Amino acid sequence: MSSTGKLANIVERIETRIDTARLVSGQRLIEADLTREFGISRSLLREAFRQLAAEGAIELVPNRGAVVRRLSRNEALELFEIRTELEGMAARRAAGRMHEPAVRHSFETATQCLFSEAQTSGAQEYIAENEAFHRAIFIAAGNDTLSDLARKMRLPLIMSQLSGALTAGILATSLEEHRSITLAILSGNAAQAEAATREHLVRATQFVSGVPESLFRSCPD
Amino acid sequence: MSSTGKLANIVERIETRIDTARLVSGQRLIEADLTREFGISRSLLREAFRQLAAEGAIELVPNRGAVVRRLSRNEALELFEIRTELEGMAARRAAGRMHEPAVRHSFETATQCLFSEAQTSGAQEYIAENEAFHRAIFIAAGNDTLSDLARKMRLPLIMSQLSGALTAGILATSLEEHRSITLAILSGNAAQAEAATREHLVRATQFVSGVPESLFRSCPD
DNA sequence: TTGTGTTAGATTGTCGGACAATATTGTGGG
DNA sequence: CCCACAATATTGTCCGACAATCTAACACAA
Repeated sequence: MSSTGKLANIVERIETRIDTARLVSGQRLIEADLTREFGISRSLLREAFRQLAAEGAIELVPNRGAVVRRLSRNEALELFEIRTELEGMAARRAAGRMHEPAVRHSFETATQCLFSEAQTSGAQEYIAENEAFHRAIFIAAGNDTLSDLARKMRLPLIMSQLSGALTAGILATSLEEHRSITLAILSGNAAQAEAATREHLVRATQFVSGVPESLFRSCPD
Repeated sequence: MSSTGKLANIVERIETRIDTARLVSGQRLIEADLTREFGISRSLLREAFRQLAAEGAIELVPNRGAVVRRLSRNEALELFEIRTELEGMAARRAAGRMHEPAVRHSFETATQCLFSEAQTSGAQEYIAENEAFHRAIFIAAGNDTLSDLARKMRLPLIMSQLSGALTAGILATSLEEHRSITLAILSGNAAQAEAATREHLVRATQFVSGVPESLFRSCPD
């Protein structure tokens, strides 16, 4: 657990609501409501808002307060292009660390559900598993700063925003790619792991290109 | 100019002081001093602190307030490894955009001082020029999200923290590498631009490895 | 002298209320 | 139905308060 302070707690709670789509993209966060609900002061909530905004979870519009972040198509594409690099790097490094038992073990544990019988049912469940999978790669890469950076890219947020365009076929393809990546990493083949990961991300980028305009925010003000 | 609010202004002013080493790594920021100096309330200052912390400029230690961020060696190395990827990507993309007149022109303008007679004198001046150069690459890459990310890596901050280990030789080598990168980008040779940039970053990483322990923070708490 | 416990002061964490500025909503007239 | 305008809701910023915690000075014993 990071900071044990009250504020960190609030930040986490709001973050969780966003990542689990209990708060959806574009939704407005009214100070009065949240202070009442959490039983905290406006000062504290506003500090939490600042932090959440700097971390990319919400957006602060002058004189209009906080809204759950909603990406434009261009922002989403930029984000996925960056992820392609960072996650390629992470997969490469992760593969190179699979000979360390502790690293290997925790990666195996985190990915074993990919090979279980249980089918992923809904979009919401997929989003959570997807996030867990990608996080596992970053953790296995052993660069904490990188993990932090990846977290700030808000994968669950954007997937939730685009969830209306997720089809069963896409989920199946994604799952298959996750398996390939996992096998490449576990085999210790860094080049293959990086290549598979980049392919996966390129496909995700193409997916974003095809999502109907209505799911995005119009102007990136 | 981004947000026109009062808070954004305060954030910028503190940021500038850090980037120009008027506030140095590890230095403590006392709320009472800054509220008096800026003529603002504690609420506002504390919101600014939150944002600066989330952006990596300062660190908030529970019950001890804000200090200008001071990296451990490991954090610095992690940061440079990430930069190697992101800046390689940026250089590649920048090279691919040099045929667009506007992009080319602004990149040429930003880099022309690299080829002027004027020698960089002190470390402080080098740090500023170094930041400007690297930012120019990210801007030329045409991915705003990426530029933002790069900014949050706080190059001036870390260079300032390590400035005690900068020698004339290092500055000269760096300048030479900057020139090579610039030429590769201007030539539109993406592969070469990326390679040269990665080499430059790898050398920077090696530099970090050799810096005496005293310039780093001990435990990354 | 040096180490140590204590106490006073400095600083932060959080709260509550206040008020102007701005945004949103509701209402009546055209 | 659309527009102007008043009423309300919400945010931006300030102030002062208080307990919790940290820091520094100081006295005292070894």
